[in-house]
Amino acid sequence: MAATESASARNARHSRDDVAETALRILDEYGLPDLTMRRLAAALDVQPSALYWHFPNKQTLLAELADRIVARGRPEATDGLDWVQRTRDETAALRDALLAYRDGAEVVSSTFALGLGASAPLARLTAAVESGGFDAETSRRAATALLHFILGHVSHEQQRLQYDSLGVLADGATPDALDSDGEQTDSFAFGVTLLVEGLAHHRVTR
Amino acid sequence: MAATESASARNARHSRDDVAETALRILDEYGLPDLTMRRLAAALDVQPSALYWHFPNKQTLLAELADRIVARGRPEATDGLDWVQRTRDETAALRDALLAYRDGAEVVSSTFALGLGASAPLARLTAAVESGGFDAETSRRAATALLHFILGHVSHEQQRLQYDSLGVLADGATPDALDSDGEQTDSFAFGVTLLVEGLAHHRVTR
DNA sequence: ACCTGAACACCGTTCAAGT
DNA sequence: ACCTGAACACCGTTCAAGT
Repeated sequence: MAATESASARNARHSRDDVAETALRILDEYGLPDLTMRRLAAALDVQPSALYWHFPNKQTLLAELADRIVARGRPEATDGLDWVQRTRDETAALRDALLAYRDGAEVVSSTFALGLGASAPLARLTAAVESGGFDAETSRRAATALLHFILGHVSHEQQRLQYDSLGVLADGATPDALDSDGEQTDSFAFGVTLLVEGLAHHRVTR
Repeated sequence: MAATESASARNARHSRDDVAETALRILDEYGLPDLTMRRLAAALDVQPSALYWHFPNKQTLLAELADRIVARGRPEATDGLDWVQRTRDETAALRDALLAYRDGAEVVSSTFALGLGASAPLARLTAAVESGGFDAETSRRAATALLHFILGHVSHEQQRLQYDSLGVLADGATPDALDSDGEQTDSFAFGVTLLVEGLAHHRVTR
């Protein structure tokens, strides 16, 4: 609870890295709506204006956070695997990375939509698909489809986590009793399967 | 340019419908970031507090806008078509509906994530898939995957439109020269194809 | 190299009171 | 039934100046 202040330096002079790490902590503890420049400044014992020496604006800060969130989304081993397994591993690793920070998917998808940060996951997914022998254009499109599905699914998932914990879930948000954590994972895997099998079939019929 | 004021009533007394329609006009003309409660009130020649008689908060207003945007997303004829064509038609109609309003995809996806509005497109997509003989759970999951892809793709597309018109496109946002309008449509169709073919193949192997 | 102080131009929301 | 007036508690960003 008091971690936000106690873990940060008491008397100014911060690096760009300090600022980003503190922002990530606020994001994870309080969520994206509470990650304001003023609140971040307070956590660093600094005036809001000081942040603008490190980052030109909030959007750039968020892009940096997106890059950091996504940086840990790498599968353990990729060599020796066929393209299907490689692609599955990449999607699972990315999902885990997004889930590791509160509102992680929203941060990444908002900066991805602007073409700012988070280009790493698209590159990794594209490479995984391309390893199956698909041409560059097809691979990029398939990777984009995978990425949109992942971001949409995990955003949805994290919003529900938040609203569940607040006890303010809207009517019909959880239509049946099957929506446990396991069901979420299966639902995620199912979407990935559709895209991957669609891609495999796409090659066969062409 | 002067349309925002001239088209709205000059002397107060508005209905909930007036408020929503004026909000849609501001959204379409100036975009989501400029759709503020204060600005909406000004366009209606009313104090900001007056809006809270019609809607309990901004989130509810946005959910109403999402429902209206999505309401026009219905294909011309659905009967006599096989499930593949029906599903394709639904996705195309939804895409068109989202593109009809500036930032339409963002409005819909933000309220969809909260489980608030925009349940109609999920229902329509689920029905289209279900017409192929898939069980309810499979259909709902496939429809969710389609919806995530559509919302992600169109959000991306609309952000680019906005940044293009501002001339502030980030480096690498348009990797090659192929990103014309036609390429966007093809890229959209490709993603839908992957999901639909994946679904068809999923039944065959089970 | 990094921060302060002070300001500018905004936000969403509440609530008593008016007609 | 629908709106005003006034306030509360905030925002992101700029910029001259300090050390």
